[in-house]
Amino acid sequence: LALERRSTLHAVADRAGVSIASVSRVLNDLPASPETTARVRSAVAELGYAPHAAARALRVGASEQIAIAVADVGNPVYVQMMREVSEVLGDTRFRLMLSSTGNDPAAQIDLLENLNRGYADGLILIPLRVTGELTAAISRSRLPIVVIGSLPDGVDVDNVRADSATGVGLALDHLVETGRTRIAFLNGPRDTVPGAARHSGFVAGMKKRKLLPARIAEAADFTFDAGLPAAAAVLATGERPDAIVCANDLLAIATMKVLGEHGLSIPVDVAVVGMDDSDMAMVANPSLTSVDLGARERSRVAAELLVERLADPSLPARRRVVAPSLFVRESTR
Amino acid sequence: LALERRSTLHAVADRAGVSIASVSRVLNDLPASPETTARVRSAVAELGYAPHAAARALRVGASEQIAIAVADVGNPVYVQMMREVSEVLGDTRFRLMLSSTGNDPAAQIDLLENLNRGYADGLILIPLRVTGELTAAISRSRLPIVVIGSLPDGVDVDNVRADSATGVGLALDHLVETGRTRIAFLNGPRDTVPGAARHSGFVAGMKKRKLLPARIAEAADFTFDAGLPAAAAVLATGERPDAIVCANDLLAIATMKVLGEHGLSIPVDVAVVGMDDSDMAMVANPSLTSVDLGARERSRVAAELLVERLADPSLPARRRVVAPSLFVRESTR
DNA sequence: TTGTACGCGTTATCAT
DNA sequence: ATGATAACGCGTACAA
Repeated sequence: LALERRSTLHAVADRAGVSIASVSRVLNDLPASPETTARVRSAVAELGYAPHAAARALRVGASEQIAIAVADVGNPVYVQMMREVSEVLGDTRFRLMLSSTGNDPAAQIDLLENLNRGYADGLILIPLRVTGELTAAISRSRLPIVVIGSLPDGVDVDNVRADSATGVGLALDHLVETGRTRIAFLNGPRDTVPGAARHSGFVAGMKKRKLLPARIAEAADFTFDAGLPAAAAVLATGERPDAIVCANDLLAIATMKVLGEHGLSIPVDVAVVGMDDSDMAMVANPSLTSVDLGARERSRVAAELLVERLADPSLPARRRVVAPSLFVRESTR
Repeated sequence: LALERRSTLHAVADRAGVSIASVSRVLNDLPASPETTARVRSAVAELGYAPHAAARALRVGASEQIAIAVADVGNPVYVQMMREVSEVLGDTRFRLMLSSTGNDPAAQIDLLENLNRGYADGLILIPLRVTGELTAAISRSRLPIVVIGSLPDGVDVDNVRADSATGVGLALDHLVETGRTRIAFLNGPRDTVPGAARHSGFVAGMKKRKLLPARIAEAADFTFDAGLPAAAAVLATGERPDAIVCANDLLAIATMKVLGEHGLSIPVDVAVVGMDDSDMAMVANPSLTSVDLGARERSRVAAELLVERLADPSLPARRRVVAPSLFVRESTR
């Protein structure tokens, strides 16, 4: 437990018999004679010196940290996204800071205000609900933000979004091709970003294919627990659907559970499609056909956009749309 | 996109007509007259001032950040743990930095060296494999570390561990009570911290209960994909077990999948028990009986230990053992 | 090529 | 109670 102090530029300079400026230059790959370079390098190695992050941040005006704000650290799709971002940043000088804001929009705004403190150079924001106050806070922000998820027009910020309509369309085409006609939709809350997009995607997709929705239900949340009663509601009344499209994988797995309790077989009696293609889809039994709305790619692109902007702040605001794809598994075969 | 600069103490001081020292005092709740306090507070509000994190960190010698290093951001049990830590830290002045080190022990050591840079005040480390080099790096570290998971004796560091033996015992007692006698064990790699602990827990537990293990198999990894062939191996030869204890939930779910493919019914033909009690256990179909080895509590305790130590570095190294519990669900009923 | 010296924005010490 | 000022450790403009 020896509390030896960190070594500083001065210590290295003394040891190498040069000035701190020379040490700094060597470390930052600025011109220096081979002689000094060598002396400095060995002094650095002997002392185990590493520049102090705060001092460096203060001097260069950048923290070399990127913050990511997600609604729920527990949701598998956010987990995928964090993993992806963390991988992209691994190749850069940036470190990743995690801010779990919960569902609370106030907490997200709070976070935005706090970024003024300079502990991050940029933010990847994945809001569940987009309020006027949030977009206002985004516009007001001094530092670069990339928002993952749809935004109202006119918010001048880098943005990466999914194409839910096309994604739902992939699911519908697949279901129709495999002979399903009475297709129900189990959504999450419609006042959320994904809830709104997936709802309108479903409605438009059904209309385009001249199908009549068997039923549309809305779970209170994008969770397994909330999915159970909502799935039961889908089955409670009217003609039984022969397929149920669910707004995420957790809802789909809840649906499969409820179908099982009703003695219905998947996919023979009812086909089930999830969205997000999270780990749960592969792991489910039967394995779950799922629309991959590009969560991994969206987060990867978001991280790249942010790193680019930090290198060149003059870039105009960009918008990227990531194409969906469908992974067909046992639940619809 | 107005690039207005951050406001500083000086700006606030000018606006309030006082010195920067007074502003600092007001902000840090040091004695100041009501008059100055008021002037400063309103200036702060008008300018939207917030102290610069790096400057503060440089001056006070602390970053107010805590790093967490996990082997795989994707594993649901680590996700649980991050969520828990992030919640504990939410009530403190500390922010959370995420370092996904992968399985690579070298990367973890790298991380430890890099903490010298002062971008974190403490570390929560959850190593999958503990090598001599890792424990050496831990002992060498200048800043406080809390390790989650078992460690060799003599590493003088705060440590929170599970009680795998007791946990496995809970599962065995439950299986025996419900009439199972031919109990197999599907482990992950035995050269990992959890793999070693769970193996010896199983062997000791079986012996104590005078049971003969039906079979012990070892998956190449704690993942669903690695679980599939390993579960098949358990069923391939010898008398069929009537219960399979799995070293985590992902392996258990893989086992259930394979059992289904063999036309075996759960729990009638074979009972299945998982470990970690992750979200997947509730969500599985049939829902999975799982040994909760206290992942949530371990991470909560770890975060609290670290915060305590940062408040009082003179504390002796502490060791906490978190008690397991069993959640009985459909897979063994 | 190298060294000296300043400033980044805070907090804390010391006078007043 | 308040203000001037010194440090924290680094990067760099400037001088040599």
